[in-house]
Amino acid sequence: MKSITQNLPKCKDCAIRKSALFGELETEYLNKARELRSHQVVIPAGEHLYHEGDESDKAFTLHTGWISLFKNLEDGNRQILRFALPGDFLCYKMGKNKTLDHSAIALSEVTLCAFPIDRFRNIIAELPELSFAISAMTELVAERCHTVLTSIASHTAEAKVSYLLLSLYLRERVLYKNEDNCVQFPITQEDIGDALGLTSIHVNRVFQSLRKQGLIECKSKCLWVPDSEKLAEAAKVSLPELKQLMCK
Amino acid sequence: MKSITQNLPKCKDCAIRKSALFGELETEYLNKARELRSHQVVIPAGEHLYHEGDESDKAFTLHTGWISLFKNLEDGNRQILRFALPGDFLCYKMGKNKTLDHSAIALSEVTLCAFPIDRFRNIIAELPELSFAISAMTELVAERCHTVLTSIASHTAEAKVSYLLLSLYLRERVLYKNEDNCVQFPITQEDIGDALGLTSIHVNRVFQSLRKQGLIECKSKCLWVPDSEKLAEAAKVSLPELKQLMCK
DNA sequence: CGGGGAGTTGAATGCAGTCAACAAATGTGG
DNA sequence: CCACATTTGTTGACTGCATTCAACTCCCCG
Repeated sequence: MKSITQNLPKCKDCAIRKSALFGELETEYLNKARELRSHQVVIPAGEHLYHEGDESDKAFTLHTGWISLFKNLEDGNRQILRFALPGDFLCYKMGKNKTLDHSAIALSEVTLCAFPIDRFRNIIAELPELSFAISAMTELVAERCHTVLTSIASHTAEAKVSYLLLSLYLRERVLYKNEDNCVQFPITQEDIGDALGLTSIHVNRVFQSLRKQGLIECKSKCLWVPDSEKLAEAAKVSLPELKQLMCK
Repeated sequence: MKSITQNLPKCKDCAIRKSALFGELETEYLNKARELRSHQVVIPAGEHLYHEGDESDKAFTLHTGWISLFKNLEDGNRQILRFALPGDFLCYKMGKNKTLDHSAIALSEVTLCAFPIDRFRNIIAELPELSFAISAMTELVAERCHTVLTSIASHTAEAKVSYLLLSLYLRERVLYKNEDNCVQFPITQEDIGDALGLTSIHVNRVFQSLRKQGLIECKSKCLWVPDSEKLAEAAKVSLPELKQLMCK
């Protein structure tokens, strides 16, 4: 883990700001809100950002790269709770209980902006809008969690995998606006299995079925969805609703 | 739905306050926070509190009874997201998007305290502690959701059912402190199936197995767990950790 | 070029779903 | 208070999706 404390980039110009916490704030509040940030952090792929059981003292906005949030299970397996993408707000805990209930590991090299949590107390007192902005982020995460829960609990493996792939694809797409090419996709089939409660072997079989149906193209950390509408159908969700949830 | 606007009971004396939002607040702030409440609502069993797609304009603290929060699926099924018990804080949406992503239905007769959401903006500006209290509630719900997701994704039906029963049992127990008797348990086996993504038929078979093992006794809307430790084992969770999460 | 992680394939097993029928409990109206 | 309707719970036989285990290939990286 490498820390950057000097010459931090301006939030105003940040390419991902509109997807992030400060995107919820009017620009007039940005100067004040930026006082929250203490430094930036760079982590190589495979390294932990934090561990289950740690006390949270900093919150983060993910700037580049992907992070997996997961719990370790007693049987040695792990359950991935979600994948964090640029703009995601992590590790904010304002309640008295600061113990983290999950771990976070970098799936690719990531950079994050770090905000010491105790600064939030003072800044929210001066800038209540920040509290509303945080609520907006939290509500979005909760709603996404609801749809994941629904997909995992009540659909077949093919629908679950389709759902996860399409969600991540749409989110990447809106971040980088590359209309024609495939998107970066730094996760393995085993990661997908750990997120959905499937074995990597079965995920592999589903992948082949989806490829055969022409619903996805996926190789060497790249994903391409020729027809989102068709994949949404396989995922048993309405594409417009999913877009609203993922491209917010 | 019946509204009560006169002679509302005092928050200070409320039996469930310590489990609820205002339990997070020091008593010195209670008078101000109580200005939030506009009225109480009484709903008979089987009636909706709100529907998916509604715009949220009020938040609620559940005072008595159980509520099921769920999404309707395209195939006619429904996915129960969670069961709300007394003390739970519902329907708070501070972000710009006020559209509710799920419905809520009373499982027994319920009473709730209603708080118009626009009042939160002003009161949080004067009382930032309220914002921290709301965060604490939200974080708890998120952590519970993580464990549910984990249970549903990676355990067998017996473990899932055990997990759900034990969680609800512990929560009821801490609310009413009745050491010896069974707790109120106003949900059907079909509800449990809808919450866990199982058929009610299979839930029934699991119930019989759990009964045969002496892990639960359950009849006529009552649940009794002779040995929480053993049920926790069947649920594949650590009892102390679950207690911390459910009895907070 | 060699090693290790990731992906692929096949056969056998088992958990949970489906369908159909019935029993028990609960609620309602006469 | 009883008769009936509806909901909830129970049982058995059969089916099918996903797991398990084992072997193997491909690709990337050092």
